Amino acid sequence: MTTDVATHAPAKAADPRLGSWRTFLHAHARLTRRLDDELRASHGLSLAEYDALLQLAQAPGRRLRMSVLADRVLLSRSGITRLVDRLVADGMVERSTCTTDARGAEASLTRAGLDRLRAASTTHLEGVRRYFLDTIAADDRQAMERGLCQVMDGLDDAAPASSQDRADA
Amino acid sequence: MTTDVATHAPAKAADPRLGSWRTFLHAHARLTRRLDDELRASHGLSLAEYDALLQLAQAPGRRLRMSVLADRVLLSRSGITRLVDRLVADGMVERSTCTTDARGAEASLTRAGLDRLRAASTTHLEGVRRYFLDTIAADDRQAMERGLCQVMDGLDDAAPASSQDRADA
DNA sequence: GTGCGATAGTTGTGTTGTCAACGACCTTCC
DNA sequence: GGAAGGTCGTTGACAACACAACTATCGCAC
Repeated sequence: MTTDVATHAPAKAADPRLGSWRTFLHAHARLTRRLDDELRASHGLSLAEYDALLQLAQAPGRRLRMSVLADRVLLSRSGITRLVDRLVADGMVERSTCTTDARGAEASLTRAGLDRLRAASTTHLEGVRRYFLDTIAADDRQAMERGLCQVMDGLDDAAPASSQDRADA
Repeated sequence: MTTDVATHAPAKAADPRLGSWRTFLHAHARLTRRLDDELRASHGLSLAEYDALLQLAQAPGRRLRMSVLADRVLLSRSGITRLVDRLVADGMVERSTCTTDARGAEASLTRAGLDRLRAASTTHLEGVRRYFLDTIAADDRQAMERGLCQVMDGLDDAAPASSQDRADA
């Protein structure tokens, strides 16, 4: 019944595929830590902040509803509020109320934010290429992407009931 | 020179491989969130706590030096102190000073901790299999593992100078 | 054996995230 | 047109982590 835990008794053989899972976790942890460190050191931006600026820059009009931004940056609604707070305090983003829906707020990229992003993107993309894209063989990378897309599809299917939030999309 | 950022000008074509990177980040975020939620809901354990218990269970004598545990669970030294604090408070782990090195502390798994781990492992491993191992084709999974191992090797090589801590393995 | 740099773990403090509760607003249906 | 119920974003309270500073101990040169 127990599966992986070392038992004093004979001990069941663990699923040999579990090494892949551990590799996945470790690679992600170390990779994001390294990239985050580099980005902070050279441009004073966290990975999440960089990502938010990037999403805004790519959006039409360089502006996005808070909730849309939250989804793209993988943050909760309250998390995006606070992230945008910081970016506004640093002059990289401006907040405005949505014209078509008075409940809503929009974040828009300022000139300073765009400049900051441009500068940072050089460093960041170089890191992503060096540590990730250029390191993995092309077909391995494609296999990985294929596999992980299926993982995400699987997560969508087995939607966890409904918590009003972040359930799908 | 700018690479990915949407420019008003012609806009450089972004590296097409960048989608793989984003997929990697999203898959990890959603996967760990799902597994963490499930583990908390069914057994009141976080992923980090589960991992710590597992590492202890697999260690000889079911005990480990704090710093070794920190490395395996991918936590800082202070992070592991506090995590073990919580586990001790819950009676799953005991702390003892190391006999051979009076500076050192050891964490050892209690009977209750082992039982808790065993119960949780059923749930957790089922999740890992369902969402990850069984979802990805075997050869894709192996390709991914191969690629990510190379990523980690690459990170080791380009060691970030030296910060005394967590630099290598 | 004594002094000194390195190492182990803990603690104070700050950062960044979550969840639950809230107010403001939209929508729909009567 | 006005109540009922949903959605949007913010806030308060809190959890979990990192870093830096600290204490205690080790190991070694001398």
